[in-house]
Formats: sequence, structure tokens, C-alpha cells
Amino acid sequence: MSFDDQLPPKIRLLRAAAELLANSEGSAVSTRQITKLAGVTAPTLYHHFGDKEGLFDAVVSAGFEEYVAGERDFAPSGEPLEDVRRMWDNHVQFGLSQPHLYLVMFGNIRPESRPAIVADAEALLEEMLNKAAIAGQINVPPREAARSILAANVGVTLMLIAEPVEERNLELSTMTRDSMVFAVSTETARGAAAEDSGKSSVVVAAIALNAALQASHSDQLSSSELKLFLEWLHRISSSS
Amino acid sequence: MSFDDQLPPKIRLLRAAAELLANSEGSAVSTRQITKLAGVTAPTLYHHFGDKEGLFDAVVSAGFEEYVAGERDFAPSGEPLEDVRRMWDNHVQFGLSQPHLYLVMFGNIRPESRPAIVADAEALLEEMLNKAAIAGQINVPPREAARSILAANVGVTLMLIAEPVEERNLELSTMTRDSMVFAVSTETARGAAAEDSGKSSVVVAAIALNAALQASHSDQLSSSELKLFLEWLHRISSSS
DNA sequence: CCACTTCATATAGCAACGCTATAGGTGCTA
DNA sequence: TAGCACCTATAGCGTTGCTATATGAAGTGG
Repeated sequence: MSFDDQLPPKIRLLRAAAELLANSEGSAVSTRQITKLAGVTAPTLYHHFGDKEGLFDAVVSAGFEEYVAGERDFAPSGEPLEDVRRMWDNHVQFGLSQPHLYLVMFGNIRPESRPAIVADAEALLEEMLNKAAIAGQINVPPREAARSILAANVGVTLMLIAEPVEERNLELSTMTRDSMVFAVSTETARGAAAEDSGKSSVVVAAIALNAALQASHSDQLSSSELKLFLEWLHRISSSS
Repeated sequence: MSFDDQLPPKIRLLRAAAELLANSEGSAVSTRQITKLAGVTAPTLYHHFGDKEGLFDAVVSAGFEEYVAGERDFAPSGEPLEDVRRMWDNHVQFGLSQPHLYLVMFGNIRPESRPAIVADAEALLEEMLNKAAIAGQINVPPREAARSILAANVGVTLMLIAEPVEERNLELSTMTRDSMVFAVSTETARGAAAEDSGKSSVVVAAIALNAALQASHSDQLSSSELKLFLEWLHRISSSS
């Protein structure tokens, strides 16, 4: 019951809270569960942490410090924007591996209780984007870029957490990540105009696809599939 | 005390909950406050709404319906991507004008209680992006684009809510918005210099055709042919 | 006109919650 | 040994979400 004896109660409380937060499936975690698992009584909790949220903040800080530490060890790949992408993935991974902790951190933030964690995460991203800026790789001030990317990162992570585990599609994350990094970077010639594709009917689209397919030798379909596919395309596109 | 007499209790509960949610500064809203303000007793609430979350969902739905209604009246500007931007701004505006409602909707979503609202918002965006796809303006399937944009939109809105009102900088929103729309659109010659220029036009054409086909119920193909055709289209358009 | 069901609301209260007033125990310093 | 912090426990307050049960009103079939 009191799982970890002879450690100081403060640490036992932290561990008990972390364990319950990590394992509780959606339902809230009560102070009574925590104190029971830690083998202490209620006043001990309030003596050390002030209130329930104080305990959770402490747990979150510990978890986040750990995550940030692993982040820093592993950061410099030479390509700052690649590092930004990896920080994004790490953020998502952190949220998915400890969803309840994550929701405590980012899901319930309000103006009057904005956790320092958000600022920390922002600073970490900004630091990396600063390197990219020095290398002339971004076209937006690093602070704004960091805030923007972090916001999108949080949104994606929350969406993924909200999805049933078996339906989670990490492509949402990589796609949004690349969109954000791309939009912020100077990697591309943004001003160049594309071909005018103003027409919008089925026929026009089918003709365009038909031409494009024949020109590019797509290997997504086998040759027999392609033949039938093109025949159908022809039927569609010749039906005005 | 019971502020709106002679209305049905169900509606009085909805209004009381909405008012308390809108005015409560961060602190939680209790069922007792709600029922007292509505002038009814507890079982009435549970008879009509099941539980507290059911009430909140109903309030949120009502508020969201209102927001969606104003959205639809005002939508077709002829330029789908511009409409997407305006939907983004409306989303942010909704979150900032009713932050507690918004947090109930998007801040606490968990796998087992994912509100239908998220799906609704996604569908609304997807509908608009579908128009863009038909016009050949996006290079990503509309559903994925909608999920991605919505995720970023939610993240930005939560970040803005978390900031003190006087520090709120809407530039975070416009910048992230434009980044997402830009990354998804074909407005630019993204791949022109890269190796995949031919393939990317196939992808764009396939996406446009897919959207157009589903919108127009073409009868050029039988339903079984259409099914297979769409599956191939999906394979082409989801190849990266 | 009366039983009968159905729906909607109220009385009263349970178990669990976050939290605290108060007191007792422990180890240190004088 | 006395005094003093510090830490922890006993016991319980007020509030929470929710419900077992009962009562009233409204319609329906005989």
C-alpha cells in the first residue's frame, strides 16, 4: 500500500501523484488516492505543496525537466530546422506518453495560472530558431516563430490525445510540423507563381490528371491497374 | 434569484449555466450554483442532461451552433482559401469571447469523451477546403488539411486564452493561420525546383478530381467501379 | 368520471472531494 | 533539560456531483 517506505514523504507524494496521473484513465485523481498511496495523511500534502495544484505543478515540472534534459543532450545536429522538427516530435511524444500530465500542463491553462512550463518550452524552441535565424534560414523573428510553432504543436498534441489510441494518426503531426517549419523557413522561392488552375469541373480535373499521370510514370498503380484507371478517366473526361 | 421565470426549466438551466460559465473567472462552476440561479433543484438537471458534462455539452453546442450559423450566412466569398482564413479568425474570436466555454470544449478533451463539436468544426473546415480542392488550390487531401489546420487553430486559441488580456497579440493568430494556409495551398511553386515537380502536379490533380467526383455524383461509373476508382485516387493522392 | 400510465419536479441525503484547525511527536540548539 | 522549529496525524468542516424515493401534473382508455 504505502509503496516506497523510508523515503521522505515529500518524495513519496511526488511519486505517488506521478504514478496515479500516469495510470488514471481519464478520471480525475484525488488527494485522498495520492496520500493513501504515498502512505501519508492529508496535512502532509498541504504542508509541502500548498494545495493540489501545487503538487501537480511539482510533478509536471519534474517530468518536464526530465524531458527537457533529454532534449538538450541530443540536440545539435548541425541543421537547426531539423532540430526544430525533432523538438516538435519530442513534444508530441511527451504528450502522448503522459497524456494526463500533459493535459494538466497545456489543457487547462488560464490567464491567472499560466505555468512557467509554457514559457520554458517556448524559450527552448526560440533558442533553436535563433540558430536558424543566424544561418539565414528563417524569414520571421525567432520569438514569433517559436510562439507560432509551439501553439501549433500544442494543438496537434491535444488533438492526438483526444483521439482513441487505435485511431491515432501521427501523420497529422508530421504534416502540421512540416507546414509550420516550411512556412517559416526561407528554403523555398515563395513568390514564383504556379500554373493557373482556375477551372474546376470534373472534366478538367480528369484531363489534368490524365495528362499528369502519363507524363510522370507514377508507380502507385500497377500497369494493369493504370490501364483501367486511364480508361475510366477517359470515360469521365469525354462525357462533357 | 430564479432569473427567468415561466420558461421551461430545461431552458432556464441552459441559460443559467451559460451565464455562469461566461462570468466565472477561472473558478469552477458547480451544479448547485446553476440550479440555484435557474430556480430548480438538482434532479431536474440530471433528468434533462444526464450529468454535469451533459449540461455543459448542451451549452457548448448551443453556443457553437450560433457561431456556426453566423459562419454559414457569411461564408461564400468566391475564394475558398480566403473563407478558410475567415473561419480561422472566427474560431479564435469565438474562443476569446467565451474562454470558459472554449476551454470546456477544447481544453479538456479526452479519448473517452471527445465532444462532437470537434468533429463538427472539422467538417465545416473540410467542406470549405473541399471547394478549394475542386478549384485545384490545395495540395493535400481536404480531410487531412482540415484536421491539421483545426489543430493549429485550437492551439493558437488556447495560447491566446492563456495570456493576460492586455498582452494578447493577435499577430500570433494571423501568422500561424497564414503559415498553415500557405503550406497547404498550391499558390506557390513549391516543388518546381525540386525533383518531384511532375508528381506533385499528379497529386494536385488527383486531389481535385477526388473532391470533384464526390461533390458531383457523376454517373459515368458504376458504384463498384467508382469505389475502386476512388481507392486508386486515394493511393495516388496520399503518396508523398 | 375514474383508474392508469408517463413525464417532470422536489425532498432528503450519500459518498467523495479539497482543505484546515488543532495538537502531538521528533530532533536540534542552548 | 528547556525551548524551538519542523513535520506529521486526528478529526472534521463545507462543498461537490449525483441519486433513491416520493409527489404532483398531464394525458389516455375504459
